[in-house]
Amino acid sequence: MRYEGPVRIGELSKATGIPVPTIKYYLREGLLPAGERTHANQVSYTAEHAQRLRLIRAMVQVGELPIGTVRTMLAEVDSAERPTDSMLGRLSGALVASRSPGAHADEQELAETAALLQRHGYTRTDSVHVRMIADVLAMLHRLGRPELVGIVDHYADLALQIAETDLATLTAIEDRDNLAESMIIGSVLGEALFAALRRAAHATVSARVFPEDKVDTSSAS
Amino acid sequence: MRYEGPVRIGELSKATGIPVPTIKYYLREGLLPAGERTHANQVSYTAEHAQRLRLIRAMVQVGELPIGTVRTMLAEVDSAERPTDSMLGRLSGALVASRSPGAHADEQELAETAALLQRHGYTRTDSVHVRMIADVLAMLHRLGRPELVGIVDHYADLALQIAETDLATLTAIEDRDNLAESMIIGSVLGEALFAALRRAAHATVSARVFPEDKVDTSSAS
DNA sequence: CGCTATGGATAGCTGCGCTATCGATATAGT
DNA sequence: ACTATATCGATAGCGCAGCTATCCATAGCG
Repeated sequence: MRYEGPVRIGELSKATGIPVPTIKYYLREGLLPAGERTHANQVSYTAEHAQRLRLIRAMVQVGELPIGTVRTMLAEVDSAERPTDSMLGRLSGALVASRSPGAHADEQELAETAALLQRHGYTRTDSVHVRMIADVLAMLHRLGRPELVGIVDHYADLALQIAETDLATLTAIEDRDNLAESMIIGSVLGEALFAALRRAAHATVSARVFPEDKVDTSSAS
Repeated sequence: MRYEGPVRIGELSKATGIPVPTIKYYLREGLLPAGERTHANQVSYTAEHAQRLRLIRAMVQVGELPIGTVRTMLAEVDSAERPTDSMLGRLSGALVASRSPGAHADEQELAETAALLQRHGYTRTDSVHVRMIADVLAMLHRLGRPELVGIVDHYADLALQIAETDLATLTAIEDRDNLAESMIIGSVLGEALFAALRRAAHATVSARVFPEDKVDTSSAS
């Protein structure tokens, strides 16, 4: 194979499909670590930079995360030499922080939500997550749909199963170095993946439940 | 009970906490139907307008949907006289449309995804949903994590269970008039609710899976 | 030696979700 | 009745986020 000189920003751009100005922007924002400077005015990047760029794009485009959240999560995996329990906790905490609250549950609703989660086997009833869940439940009440709150019981059990699956997949990964990155990918893409599957499942199940409807194979673009 | 005059925009604002200019904006954007005009220059609103406003806020703040998607979904429930299977399909189609693709799966990946879904019991392998799922899987490959693709099998089964729960809850609702609205609420808030539960579950399960500070790093490079 | 690409800095642009202002009415309070 | 406040509808503007474009001195490349 031919010798390749230092990888510069243009090749990074070609390899990832991301425009050069955008890569510069990510560098400025601290999402992409600076490359190794070969001369006073030249920098060379590595394959890891390309990988990091793909990860950023996945988080931004699929996960729809704001830049600040992406930075927080990436800083997390960069700072820790070794992925731990608390790291996954901090990652999902950053994820939750990127979602706007909307309705604010009061203290009682918060306590009830925490109790509900504990009943379902949740041990880490971290404030951020409980708050988010309680806020959604409070919103259901505000919308005059208290009967929909009941779904949380079934959801809670299924979410635990999902998490079991995710963790089993993560621990099966040999490459411990990239485990932290896999945590991000699993969290962010997994969320998008499950949401899409849930929507598809709604279509399938509702076709069974609403029999009066003749099936309209909507292949609308 | 005291007689109350026509409800005007100010009272709507007080009842919902939404600023008057924002309500005017939603009117302009066609999210909120126009009120009944009492005089050439006066309009009166109803309690349904307040409810609609709360729904809009839930979709925008909790669901983080763009205004255009909110309009599409609300137009759907307004146009149909009776909620049907295809209506839920169109609603979730609009939801999916609000998410950016990112990576584009090719034809083969699309077909494989459709086959996978059918294997799991999905009958309505609508193009939009399959496309979205295939795109996420393609992104996993691009990120060099093909082993994470395996989670889709378990996710697919659990998503069907979620959908069963959702539809059971929906069909248990007495009030058929507001069923369409409940579909939106269930779709949008349900998605946010489950995502939050999943993150909370990650914290709980990872506490079990990662023995406290005892991760073996002996083979770290 | 000229051409393109690069690095680094700074400024600008686009789209979205609101806000603010305005003038002509309408209603409310006294 | 009369003044103060609110409303309607239209139009313009603001603030933020995520890029994108421009500049210029320097580096590499043939």
